[in-house]
Amino acid sequence: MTRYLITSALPYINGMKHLGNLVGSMLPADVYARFLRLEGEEVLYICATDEHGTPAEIAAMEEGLDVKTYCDIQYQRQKDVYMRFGLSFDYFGRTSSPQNHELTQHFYKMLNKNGFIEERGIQQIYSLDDQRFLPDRYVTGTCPKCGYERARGDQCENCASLLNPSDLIEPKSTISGSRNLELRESKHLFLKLDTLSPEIEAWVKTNTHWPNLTYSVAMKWLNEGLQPRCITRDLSWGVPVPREGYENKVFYVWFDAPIGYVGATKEWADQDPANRDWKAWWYDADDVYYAQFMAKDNLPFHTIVWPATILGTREPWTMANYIKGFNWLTYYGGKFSTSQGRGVFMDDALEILPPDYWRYFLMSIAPESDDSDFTWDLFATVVNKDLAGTLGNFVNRTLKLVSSRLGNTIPEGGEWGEHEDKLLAQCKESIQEYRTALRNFEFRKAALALKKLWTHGNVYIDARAPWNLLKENPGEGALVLRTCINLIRTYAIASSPFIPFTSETLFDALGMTEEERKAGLDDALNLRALEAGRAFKVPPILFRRLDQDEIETYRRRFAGVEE
RNA sequence: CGCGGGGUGGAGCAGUCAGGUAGCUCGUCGGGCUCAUAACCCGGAGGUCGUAGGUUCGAAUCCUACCCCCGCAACCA
Repeated sequence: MTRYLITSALPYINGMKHLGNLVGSMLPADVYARFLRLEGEEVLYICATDEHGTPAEIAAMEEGLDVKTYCDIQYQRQKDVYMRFGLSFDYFGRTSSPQNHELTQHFYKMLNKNGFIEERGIQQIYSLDDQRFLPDRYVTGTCPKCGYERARGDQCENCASLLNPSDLIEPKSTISGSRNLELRESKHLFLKLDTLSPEIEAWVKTNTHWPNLTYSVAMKWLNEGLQPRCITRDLSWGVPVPREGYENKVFYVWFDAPIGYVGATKEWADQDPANRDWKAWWYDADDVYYAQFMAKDNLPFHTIVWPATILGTREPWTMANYIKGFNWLTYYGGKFSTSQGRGVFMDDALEILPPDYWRYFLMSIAPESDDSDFTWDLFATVVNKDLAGTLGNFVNRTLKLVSSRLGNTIPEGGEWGEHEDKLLAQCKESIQEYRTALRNFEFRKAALALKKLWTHGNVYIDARAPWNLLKENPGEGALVLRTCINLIRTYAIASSPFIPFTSETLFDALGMTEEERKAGLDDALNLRALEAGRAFKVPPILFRRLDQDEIETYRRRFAGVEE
């Protein structure tokens, strides 16, 4: 039977991630993983922090910590917020782990052995005062073309010219402000993407079923012609390069980051070696279907560079069967920005409202075909309408009605009839839509199908008006209410990939056992699963409404400051 | 002629691959219900599908040209 391996793009270690980072990789991967588990599939969902590189070193320095300590702290902080969002990783690892170091060196050795590595000299800016090489973007100066004073070494933001750091007039380090810079030449290793290009192209072309965005990005790179790509850096924080003359260098972060998917799986296995086999997922694993989730910036690495790395080893490592790429989530038309405090970050979000509000909202506007825009008005509309109005209200009106008229027990009486047949048929159709959408990685459609499923309850209860039936025909009223309570169970099961915490609340309210909670989507359609006589509780309001004043407060709070 | 994504009723989207006189959500207007979080349900109005040509019995869907918005351009998550 097919096993499902799922990975989401590795969040960089430095700093709290925002809602855009969440919706573009980890959240949809989580929904997908939870959905497949609900379908009874065997799933392994792996993620990790991407820890190497200059930004981490600099951030650590600014906080007066050594890099390792800095990363330890950031790792815990990130992991904590992901857990609170309900991201159900089977393992959340780190690219700085010994497992990843070992694997990265292995990949390099195989590539080298097979002739896909070449040595070249490159020139880099060295800052004497910082005592380090500076990546291009850490050098600023005056643009030679437009005179803009804060142009970066890779590009001028003002006139969009592409630059080299040596083009800048009066260049300085953004780290220390030092102008004491010089160009130094040193030897580095390059991965020969050009040689591997035909193989990569052949592989990409077997994947025409990928989303339009993913396939387009891959073909764009291939058509423009691949160049050898540098895989080493003059840094100390990273994976050491096992080669003579490279004692003071490490692999460049993008090289060891995707290997981190494998490394993290090995971390997972090493915690319980008797029962977990990392290699069964990654090596010679024909029965594994591997799905990757990421935002569009990562597509070139996952469609070109990482596959090239694998192909070059001549070993049977698991390659992606499906690559789901997302566009950007914008914030009022612009970018989320840490430095300007613009937009909502994951820790802020949880401070304001529980995770399910965000999970459902973000998936319902997932930037699948184009960039999506976050606005508080839209957020409030979706929360008030779908979560509070449709789902929350149905649960509340049903359970309160039964509780106040008949007590906290599922009522007995009445005969299943044509109304119930119709309701069941509608639910079946919506669940089928939901299932098909998720199997096809169409998250917006899935969210819409889920919402449709929630609507059937309100249509049914309105059509049947049990508040009247209880007076005119108590047995019939009991049937309707019993069916509505069962529908709540249906909702709890089916909605769990999107709103797992709410599902648990509903399971609790219905007094369901651990075993009963494991029901799958087909079983969820049994509207007679919970029988008369069972006790239930009326849970507190599931989702609260957001009013205009509150929205306005948030809008101001997260608007950011102009620099 | 740099590359890619997108242009469908007021807003956000589906439909475009396998052509057959346009669908969903929100908003809006009207009605219903009164169990429920001023929630819920039903109905109406509203679109020459970016522009101009072409193919076809017939095009949002195929072809050609052009316009507009967004992103990227290889040391940015």
